[in-house]
Amino acid sequence: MINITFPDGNVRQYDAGVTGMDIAKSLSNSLAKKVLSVSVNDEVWDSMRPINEDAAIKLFTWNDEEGKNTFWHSSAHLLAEALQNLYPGVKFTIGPAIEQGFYYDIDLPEGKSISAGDFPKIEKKMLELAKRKVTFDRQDISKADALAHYQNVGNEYKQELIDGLEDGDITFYTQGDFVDLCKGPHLPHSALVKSVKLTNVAGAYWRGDETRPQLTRIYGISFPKAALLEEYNNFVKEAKERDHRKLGQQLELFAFSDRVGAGLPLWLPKGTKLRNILQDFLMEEQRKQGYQMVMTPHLGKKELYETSGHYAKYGKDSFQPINTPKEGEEYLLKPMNCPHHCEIYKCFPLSYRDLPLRLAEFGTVYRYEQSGELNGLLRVRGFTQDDAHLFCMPDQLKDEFKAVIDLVILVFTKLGFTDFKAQISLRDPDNPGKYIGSDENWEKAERAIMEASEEKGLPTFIEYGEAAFYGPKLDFMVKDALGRSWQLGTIQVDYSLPERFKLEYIGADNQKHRPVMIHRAPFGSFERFVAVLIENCKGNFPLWLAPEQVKVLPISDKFMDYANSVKTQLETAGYRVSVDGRAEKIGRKIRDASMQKIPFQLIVGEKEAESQQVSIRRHGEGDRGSVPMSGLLEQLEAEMDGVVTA
RNA sequence: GCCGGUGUAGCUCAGUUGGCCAGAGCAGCUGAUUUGUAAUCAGCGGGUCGGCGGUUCGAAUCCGUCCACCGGCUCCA
Repeated sequence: MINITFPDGNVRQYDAGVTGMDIAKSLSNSLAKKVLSVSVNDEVWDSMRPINEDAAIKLFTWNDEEGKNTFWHSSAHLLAEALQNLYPGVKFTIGPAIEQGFYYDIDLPEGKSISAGDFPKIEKKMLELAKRKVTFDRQDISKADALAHYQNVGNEYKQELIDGLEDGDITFYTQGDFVDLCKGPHLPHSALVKSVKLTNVAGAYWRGDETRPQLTRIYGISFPKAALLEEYNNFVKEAKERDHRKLGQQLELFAFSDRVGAGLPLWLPKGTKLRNILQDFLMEEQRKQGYQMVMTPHLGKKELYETSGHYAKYGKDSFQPINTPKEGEEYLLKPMNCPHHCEIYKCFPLSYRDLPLRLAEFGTVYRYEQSGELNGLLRVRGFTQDDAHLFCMPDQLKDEFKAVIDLVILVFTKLGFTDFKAQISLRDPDNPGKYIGSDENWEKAERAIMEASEEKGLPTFIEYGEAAFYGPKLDFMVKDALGRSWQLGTIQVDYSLPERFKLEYIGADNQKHRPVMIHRAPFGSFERFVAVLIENCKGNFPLWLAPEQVKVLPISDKFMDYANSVKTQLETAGYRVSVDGRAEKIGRKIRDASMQKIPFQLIVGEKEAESQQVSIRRHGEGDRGSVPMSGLLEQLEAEMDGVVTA
């Protein structure tokens, strides 16, 4: 007999060799039907795998992340089996579960390709295979046998994977006729997979390395109930409606032009309004915290970037130098504002009494992004950062850093980004050549970030290899409508640039010292921030941000005078307001204002004009009834502090 | 940059296997309508079918190439 400990601390005895599924059945049959996998001492296992020793177990269903992972991983195997059927000669590589579904990377036989048009037949085959209700059988296999198997079938990818595994730690899984190198775990049987949708097909390099073969990656998602697929389809539809590219066009916020160039956004009047309001908001917060605004040009001499290290690092992959026609000097579009700000620092004879020096600029930078990378406002080639550089003494670093964390969180909270993730971006330990600066300085910088975050009680996670080339970062990540994570706010500690630019201040000891630098941008860039903001609020901006806050809709042109007087009163009170004076019916005016997502629509006709009232229609809510101007101003006032909601 | 897909009027989209002057709705313009909580009616204008080259008696449709966009990969100062 062995002791099985449950999550609630209860212990029960079972025969050795009992499976997770047996245990589930002993608790309840209805539970057993839902179990997808189990964890045994915190390791996720097949529910059909025998447990031979005392263990703590948890049962996972569709409601657990582990359960979903198991479900999707098994679905990936069904996808592979279907492809093996339909595309003889296909080579399999890896097929993991991901956040939303799964994928399988395959190498198709010469001359074959798969496109979305092939999905229906693959999906059909997968469901057919699932219905057989076969089990996923686990089998230990020696390294030699595993290699022999894949030499036999001629799959060099699996051989390479096996090369990296320990003998005695290798397992195959078999379902039906399909055998795959896999550490599991898998579902109790295939028929749990009730609906399948392949979502897209893409190229993916083997092992993520662009010098290696490009494989075909097929993405999919699957569900234990058909109704859940419906839900997923609705989510996808909803995401399309939130897409900032669609809303940006519909609400006339920004545009792109082939003639201007890819990745170079044009901000239309309404988008510019929105952006300027965001800028004013941040400028005011920064003023309160002792920042000073500066301005610098959009380009600088090549030597500037040689000093900063940018040129050596990115010069050849960037927009190429611009030459002066007579002197032949080389200038580069600026990829970052920091070199310019370092030069501003040097304009002053600074003492320790002057620090921290906080220089802020809404600086437009230009970076060459590969054509395939461009994406609406999320990834562009010219963008404006809400940049600032804080120059401080080493012992001021942590307090400054913490104040910036507060500022970023203030901004995010105000704009409704509540489910951001704070990522500590460190060096790639396998690729030290990517970075500048001494190990000692990197360690100091990394420690400063971790300590400041911890003292702020900020929950963080670490990503290696995501640091900037000159220093580690604390990045604030927010998801777009499709669930993709984007870096918005960022705070970076930098010991290198002050050294490279030989920045100094006079200390209390009358000696020269080197300052430390913090790079920070709470929004990151206006472009990306606005993109994510649009998707988060679906274009329904809070009143203080709405490019057009109020639209007055007269019932007919008899009431134009009154409508205009309402407009004037609101303008005097500082609101952005216009009148729809077209010879259209009121229903039409409401519709058009609603399509433009105007927060306050004021209907004025005979009744309102006589009683000096307005009939309020709040977008997203409906008719609020008639109130006098004072009542309207109260309602507007009450919403001006509101945060973004969707 | 790589893989796959897409590109027809300002917007959303039709255009069967290549074949009459390339269509619709919305938007726009003109006129009529003076309107009460999500589309008033009528008339009119608008497109080198993404660009260039080719195949063909004939190309929006087939082929090549370039550009842009979409989804990924790689990259990301």
